[in-house]
Parts: sequence; structure tokens; C-alpha cells
Amino acid sequence: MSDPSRGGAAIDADDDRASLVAAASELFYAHGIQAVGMDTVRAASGVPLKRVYRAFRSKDDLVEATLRDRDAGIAASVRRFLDARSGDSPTERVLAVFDWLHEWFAEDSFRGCAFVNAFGELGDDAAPVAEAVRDHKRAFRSVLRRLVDELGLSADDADALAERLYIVANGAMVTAPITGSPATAAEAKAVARVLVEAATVRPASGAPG
Amino acid sequence: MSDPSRGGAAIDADDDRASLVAAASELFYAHGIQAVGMDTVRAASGVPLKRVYRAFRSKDDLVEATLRDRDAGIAASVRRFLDARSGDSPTERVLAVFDWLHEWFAEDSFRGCAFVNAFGELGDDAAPVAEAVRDHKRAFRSVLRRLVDELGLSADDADALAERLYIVANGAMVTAPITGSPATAAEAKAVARVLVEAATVRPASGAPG
DNA sequence: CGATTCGGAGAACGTACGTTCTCCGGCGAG
DNA sequence: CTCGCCGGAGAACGTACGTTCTCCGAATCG
Repeated sequence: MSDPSRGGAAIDADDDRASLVAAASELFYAHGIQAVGMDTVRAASGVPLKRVYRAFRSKDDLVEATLRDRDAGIAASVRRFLDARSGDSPTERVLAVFDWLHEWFAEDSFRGCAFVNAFGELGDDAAPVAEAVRDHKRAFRSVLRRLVDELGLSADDADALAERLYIVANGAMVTAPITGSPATAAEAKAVARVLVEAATVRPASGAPG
Repeated sequence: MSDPSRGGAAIDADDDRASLVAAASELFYAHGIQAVGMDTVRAASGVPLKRVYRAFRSKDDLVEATLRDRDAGIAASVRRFLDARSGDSPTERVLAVFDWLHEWFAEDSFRGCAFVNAFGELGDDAAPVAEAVRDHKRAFRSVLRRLVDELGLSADDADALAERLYIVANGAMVTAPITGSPATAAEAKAVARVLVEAATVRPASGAPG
């Protein structure tokens, strides 16, 4: 190849990154981050160790990359799911998020929210991880916020409703893996329905006595 | 002392267990379980290493003990908090759980639910930990269930409401550490109020169209 | 065909862990 | 005072980690 910055080597490096992120993401999610060694990732990905450290400077970098990748995957998955319901009413589209949760919870590999797990395991001791977690949660919250927008509420009421739905969704995500029951998503959906109805019928801002 | 099974040695062993659990609980909670070594626990507790392994067979045992101890501490804390509001209405007593959450979230050391964190870090790979987590969450749920009982609903409606409040409370517990805002508890309380009102006014069982 | 460069496999290195063992000083018994 | 036991401090051991280095075979180029 004549151009070293664009040649086959660069493409291979991207392939390595993809293989590593795919393998590492699954392993970290299944067993936790600290419990999975780089050698396990190497074996699962099939990428030789030398290229592992050419693709990622360190395990920390790989961890952050897996979270960023998962964030993108989730965003795409939610988008696909909602696009398939583009004809539904605004209310049903908001509630569809909980149907999406239900499908996720029912997966064999489901073990809660990888971001919550990573934050719980590493917390603020790993600043880039904490940042990725916050970015993901902000993104998820803004998905809800945009769906709520379609309900035609005031901006304040829409903010409040999105925040509440966000709390409920997170509650389902953390409850489902512990009880092992995907039905948690249905219960959360019922909660969401009550909240949406309360918000669309009445002003439903603060919490008066 | 004349009775070796009741003498000073046995009391010392209990003291050691208490010191170790106190030190380990704080460290595990602050930094995660795998990130804290036994030597750090030893240093923080002041218990010599030999007595550490006399008090607990292994780190796994210590981890489980810290979770059991935290469970008992939380149960006592919630009980105290609710006892101080024994004159309130049943609805306010249910919602008081979220005031308790608010106080908890505002603590400097707050870093989410230790049980959720432990489950996310170790998951089902550590069976005794997973069991302790499930036991704790069952206990917390039953606290809510007993409070809901005072509302005078049917058993089915009370079960459903308790489950929903449980999801909302868990959502607040996982959202607050990521955003860093104790106000999440107030928002969750507002959600809970809507749910309680919906349950006490209408039958509010399943999720009809 | 010979020389050189590249990359893969895994050995090697430094560190840190969980756990056990050794040593030594103090204290009670005779 | 001497002996023996107990417990504390921390060295030691085996393992496993993250990361780097060494060696060797294969492919490329002249």
C-alpha cells in the first residue's frame, strides 16, 4: 500500500478494536470488569496480545471503549424499536420504552444495566468510566424527554415526567436482575402509564401537601 | 475465667468480627469489593491478621457478613425513622420511606445501594453474595408491603402497589449516585404519591388499554 | 536464493492479592 | 529466675494480574 495512514494495517487495527470490544463487552458484562483478565479477553477475541495493546493503550481504555460501544448499541436498539412503532400514539410510544425493557430483561444474558454495574464496581475511582456512565444515562434520559415532548405538555411538566419515567425505568433495570423476573418491566410500564395519565390530565408539577 | 467457651477470648472474637465488619463495610462500599484487599481491611480495623482469619474463614465470608450487617443496619434505621412518624397517616407513612431515602442520599459517603453494587460487581458468580442481596431486597420490599397494608387495600392491590413503590425506590437508589443529586428522592416521592393516590381512589390492578 | 522485516505465541516481569507460616517478645506458672 | 505458651507483626508462598519483551517462523524484496 502506498499510503501508510490508510493502508490495510489501519483497517486491521479497527477490526481488532471491534473484536476486542465485542469480546470484552460480553465478558465484562457477564462477570464484572475486575473479574475478567486481559488474557481472557485476548483468548475470546482471538486477537494476539501484541495487537491488543496496539489497539488499546490499557485495560482502562478498553473498558471505556466497551461502555461507549454499548451506549451506541443501546441507542440504536431503542431507535429501531421505536421506529417500528412510529404509527402509535404519543402515549403508547412513551410506554413502548418499557416494552423494549421487557425484551431486554428476557434475554438469557441479561444481568442488569452494564453502566450501573460498572459504576457500582468502580465508582468515582475510575473517572473515565464514571463519565461514560453519566453520559449514557443522560442520553437515555433525553430519549425519554424527546418521547414525552410528543405529549404536548409544558416544558416544565415534560421535564418532570421524563425525570420520573427515567427513575422508574432505572428501577426496573435494577430490580429485574435481582428477582430474575422480566415481568418487572410490565409493572414498571403500569407505573409509567399512571404517571403519563396523571401528567396529561392535570398540571401535575411539584408535590403539594 | 472458668468457662473457656464464654471467657474473654470468645468476647474478643466477637469484637474482632464487629471491628472487621465495620471497617470492611465502609471500604467495600466506598471502593467496591474486589478493589479492597484484606490488608487494607486489617489496617483499617486494627485487628491483627491472624485474628482476622480466626474471625472469618475467608474474604468471601467477610463480604457476606458485611452485607448481612448492612441489611440489619438498614432495617433498624428504617424502623427508627418510621417509628418517629407513627402518628402520621398511612399514606404519609408510606411516603416517609422516600424521606428516609432522601436523608440517605444526602450523606457524604452515599454511593448507591451496596447490595445493588455488590450484585453488579459479583453477580451470580458469588452465590452467597447473590443470596444476601436477594434477602435484603425481599426484606425491603416487605417493609413497603407492611406499610401499604395500612392503606386498607385488597391484598392483590396492596401487593401491586408495594411492588411498584419498590421499583420506584430502587430507581431512586440507582439514579441518585449517578446524578449526585439527593433531590432524586423527592422526585421518587412524587411518583409514589401519584401511585398511592391512584391505588386508593380506583381499583388500579392490571394495565388495561 | 539470501537478507530483512514483520508479526504471533507466549515467556517474562513487577506487582498485588488471599492466605499461611515463622519468628520473637511478653506474661503467667513453678 | 526459668520455662513454656500465647499472640502480634509481618515475612513468605502461590497465584494471578496488566503489561512488556524475546524468540522464531513466514512472508517480502532485491
